[in-house]
Amino acid sequence: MNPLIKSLSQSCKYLQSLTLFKKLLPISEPKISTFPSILRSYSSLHYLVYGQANYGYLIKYGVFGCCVDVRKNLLRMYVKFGDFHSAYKLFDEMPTRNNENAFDCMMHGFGVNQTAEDVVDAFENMVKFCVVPSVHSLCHVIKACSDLNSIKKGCFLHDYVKQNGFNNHVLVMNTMISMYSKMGRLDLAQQVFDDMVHKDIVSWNSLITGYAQNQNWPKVFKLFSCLKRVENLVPNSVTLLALLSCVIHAGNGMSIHGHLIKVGLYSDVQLGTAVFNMYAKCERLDYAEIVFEQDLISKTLVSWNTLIAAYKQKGYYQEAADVYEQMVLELDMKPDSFSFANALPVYASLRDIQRVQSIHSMIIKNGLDIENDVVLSTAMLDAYGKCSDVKAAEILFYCTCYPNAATWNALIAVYILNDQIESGMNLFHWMVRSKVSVDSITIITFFKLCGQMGSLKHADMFHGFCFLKGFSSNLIVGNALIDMYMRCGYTKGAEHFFHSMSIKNIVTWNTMIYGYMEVGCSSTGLRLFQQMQSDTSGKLDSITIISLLQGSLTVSLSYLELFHACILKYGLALDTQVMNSLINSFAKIGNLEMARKLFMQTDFPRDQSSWNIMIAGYGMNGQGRESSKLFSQMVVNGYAPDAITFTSLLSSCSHCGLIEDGCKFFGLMVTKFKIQPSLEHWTCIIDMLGRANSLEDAHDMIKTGIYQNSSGCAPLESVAVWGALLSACRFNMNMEVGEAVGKKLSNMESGSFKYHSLLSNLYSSNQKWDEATETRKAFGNVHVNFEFVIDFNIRNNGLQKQRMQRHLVHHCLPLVDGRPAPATTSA
DNA sequence: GATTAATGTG
Repeated sequence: MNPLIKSLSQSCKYLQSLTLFKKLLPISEPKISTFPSILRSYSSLHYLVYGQANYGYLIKYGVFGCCVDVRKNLLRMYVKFGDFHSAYKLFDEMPTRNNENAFDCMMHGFGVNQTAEDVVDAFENMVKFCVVPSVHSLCHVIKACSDLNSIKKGCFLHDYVKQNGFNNHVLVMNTMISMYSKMGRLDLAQQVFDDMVHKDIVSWNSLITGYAQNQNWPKVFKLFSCLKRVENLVPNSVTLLALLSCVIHAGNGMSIHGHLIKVGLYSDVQLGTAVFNMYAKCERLDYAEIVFEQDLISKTLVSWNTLIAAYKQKGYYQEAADVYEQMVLELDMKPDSFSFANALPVYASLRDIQRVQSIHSMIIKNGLDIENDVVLSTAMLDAYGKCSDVKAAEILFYCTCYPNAATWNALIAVYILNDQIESGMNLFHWMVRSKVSVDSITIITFFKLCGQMGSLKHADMFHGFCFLKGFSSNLIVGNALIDMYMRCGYTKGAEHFFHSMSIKNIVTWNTMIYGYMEVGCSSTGLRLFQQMQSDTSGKLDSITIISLLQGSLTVSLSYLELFHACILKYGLALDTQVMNSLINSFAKIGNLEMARKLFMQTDFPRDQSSWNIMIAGYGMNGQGRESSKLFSQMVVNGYAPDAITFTSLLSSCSHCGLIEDGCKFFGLMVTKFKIQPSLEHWTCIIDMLGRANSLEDAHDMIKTGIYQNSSGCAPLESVAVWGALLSACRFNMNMEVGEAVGKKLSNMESGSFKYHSLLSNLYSSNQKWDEATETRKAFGNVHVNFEFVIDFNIRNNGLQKQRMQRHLVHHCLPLVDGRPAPATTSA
């Protein structure tokens, strides 16, 4: 039984080991060697009373003098419970304590699982006992104090050190410098350093590292040059490590790299990792890779973690994921919280929920305390949120013991991403009420929230708040502000802020251009693009081009040719997203020949969207048969069609009147490819049936859809679906059904603007002028192109919802002083 | 005495 008790305790099954022990007691006397395990179990389960009972046993068996392990475990237990009297009593009874004084013994009594708080508490108790610690123990306490980040306790320790004559001990004072540095109190650290009579290299390193960690780089270099002049002291690996962390330009880093090789320090793994990290941070991933693969002969966990972080930061998510998997599987390295916090955003960006879940279970298996590790829980929360598991993200938020601004920001962002605007707003208000310190990222996140809502009232209010808090000079905040105003349709506000910005980057310009294109001001967008070219001496990137192409509905062929030339000039022809946009644009303006030519180019890295875009392109140009052919070709080429493929196909069939093909594809989608029909699919099929003069079938389809969807998530009882039916009524001039559907729509949602316009047109087509005027009047001033744009958007996948909202804001609300008037005047 | 981590703009 004895070995079993021992092994149960070793595998952390404390309760089982104690139960077994209690069973053993009446039967036979326990072996002495079992006691350490028993004590460990008691201690872990906080059973002090039982522990004391065993203390009696220990005396009975006279094992104190001969079993060091038993004594240590018992002492550890007492210290853990803060029972210093018992601890001292036990200490007094110890026959062999020659080399250890009481304090050290108590300090050693702490097992690895003790917290910094326990150490400092124990120290304070020791002081009450007037026991003088050894230098070694004192340093142990100072370190614990810096972990606690309590300046009050730190100063208390400092006073103690001074009063008890430790201020001439280099070791103690060095630890003191390090403690103050970690607390960010470089003033106090510098004071300790200045007061020291004898300094060694560690004293210098502690201060230099402190300044480096607090990013006071001029001070680091100044101290370094002073150090070089001190006799008998030579900078060592720690000094150079601090120096490397300050390097911003690869050129400077390279000279340190060279120096390390010269003095023979380069074989140090930590330094090697730091050199590699330096190159990665200085935008020289190519050098970093060489250092990692060729120079770092023995790679540590930190080296691997750093490589993952480097790839992640540069947006090479697949590479980062590959490295992570290589690290976990091939090298049998045990990933730590850093590895997980690095890997999680990678899988979040790849939207790989299975990996995210498996990391979560690994975190639990490895016994990492996620609830107390804010960074880890925030990363976990964000990853679940990005993979659309909002519930899991919420649970993580509520389980985090000390959420910080990042945790709050992350959950608000999750709500935004998953279209839960109201929850985002509520959480933001709660955050402010909870007095969590708001940072620049909170502001950016909130701007995004306002942009999604299109609420100028909130936007304006928060602009003021942001200004007051002093965040408005932050470039990223400014960019987010422009984007928000653009999304609220307030182009004047965006322009005003744009011109007031002293520093702009490519994102600033892109945001303005994108904004103009989105609200349909393509000529202003194009003008700004020309200005951008002259102001930034020809800077542009893939997003610039994609933004410009967004508005290609009203952009002429000559502009598309210009953009194509830009793409070739800036080497963007191999960028799949850029090329997809260009193909889409050529298709939209009816130049199928060019679209096809680009699509067929041999070196073009086609992806799933490329096929989808081309299928839709044929459809919108009336070549439904070609769409079907391309679909078969796509399958032959090994692509599994997705939901968007079928949206493209169905809208193509609808547009070309290929009702049988449409029904065939709809069936294929559900049965063969197991794709649950989305709102878009239903809208397409209803539109298709309606246009083919089967209004009854279309109506039935809506009912079928509602029935089939009753357990699903998409609300089919939606304006889009009824809108499709209304659109079909207009197409068929069916006044009777159209009027009924129009009435239904008018009771449904405040945002159903476009359908009132359809109804109005239906009245006009049937020469019912009075009704037409009434309908139009009731819903405001509809822009001439508006209906056309919306109609177009319905039959083109993807962007509809947001774009429609923006068009609503921009074109349909009457303007007062250049801003949209409150919604009440139009509804 | 020391290297690595989370949230955010187009």
